[in-house]
Amino acid sequence: MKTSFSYEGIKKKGYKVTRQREIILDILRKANVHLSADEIYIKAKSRSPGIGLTTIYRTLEMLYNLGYVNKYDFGEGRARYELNDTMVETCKHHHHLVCLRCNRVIDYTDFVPQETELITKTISGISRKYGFKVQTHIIQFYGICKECQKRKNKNGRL
Amino acid sequence: MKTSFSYEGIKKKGYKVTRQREIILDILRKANVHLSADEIYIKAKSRSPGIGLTTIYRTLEMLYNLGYVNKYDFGEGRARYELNDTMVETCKHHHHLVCLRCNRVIDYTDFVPQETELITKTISGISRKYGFKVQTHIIQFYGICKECQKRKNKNGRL
DNA sequence: TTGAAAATGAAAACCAGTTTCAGTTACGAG
DNA sequence: CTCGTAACTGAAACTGGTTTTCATTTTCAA
Repeated sequence: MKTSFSYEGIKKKGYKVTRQREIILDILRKANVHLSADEIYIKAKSRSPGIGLTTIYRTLEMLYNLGYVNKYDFGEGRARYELNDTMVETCKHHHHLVCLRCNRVIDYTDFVPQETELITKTISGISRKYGFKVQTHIIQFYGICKECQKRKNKNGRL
Repeated sequence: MKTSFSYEGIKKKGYKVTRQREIILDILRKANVHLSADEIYIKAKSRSPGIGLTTIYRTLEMLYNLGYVNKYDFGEGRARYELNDTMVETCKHHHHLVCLRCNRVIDYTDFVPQETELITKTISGISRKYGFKVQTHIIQFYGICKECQKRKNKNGRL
């Protein structure tokens, strides 16, 4: 099953499986939104009050380096994380629409069939031309969401 | 010419054209790499020693809000900026290859002809489905660059 | 069981970016 | 041209996310 798989992966790399890491991984597994380190901290704290924020950061970094979590910057001044699709089957590959005004993030999953093909082609082109070994990619669209378009902002700028 | 165009755009929005803003805009115009606020500060300081870091941040934010500069996060914990292609004709639309090991950023400009078409199609789909008005987009590929692939890292991790 | 390597938590440090505020500047109205 | 005011500026203090340090605890292979 998936659970033991991830732990095995962690062990195999020489990392130890600790109670804290199990909790953090479980929180990520159950989350269906992008969590910040602090949000994970709050959730983890309710299960294991002694846990430290430092551990959250260290674990997230480890998981990121292992390729088990994706790390995003949506322009809020802090990172957000989610389990990679290789870890959770419910988490389908997706991209993001980021609202420049309210910072809301919409997951975008409606790919035209061409996309996968084009990305695959691009990745192999990148490998050939630059010798660059692509692990992941992100595509983010920045703009103004539906709600913010209605709302006029006061100073007329932006 | 381009120069007066940008200044006019700034004036038109109710912002003032100051010596500091001219310097910062000029630095961005001459840069052919993505600069951090601090790097811009150093360069600006050599031309106008009195300039403050605060002003750099404020100007970059203004230019970003006006859509004159692009703001990127390459996972270093600080933002990097570059003039938008609408401002400088030499700065062609491009994407990035970010090396997860050495943080090097390679500009990627070799688009397959399909790409523009696909992106356009996707943007109109996003607009239709989510009512989201796309202003810009970024596509970034993360992986290991040629040089880092040769270099084996000590602990065998990563 | 055990010992060494790895992981932990608390506190302090770090650092990019923001806010505050008093003084300065741009620039359009007159 | 000059004047008034809204916009801008720089210094310093502050904020808040993330990292480092270090003494203690835990994991797990031998």
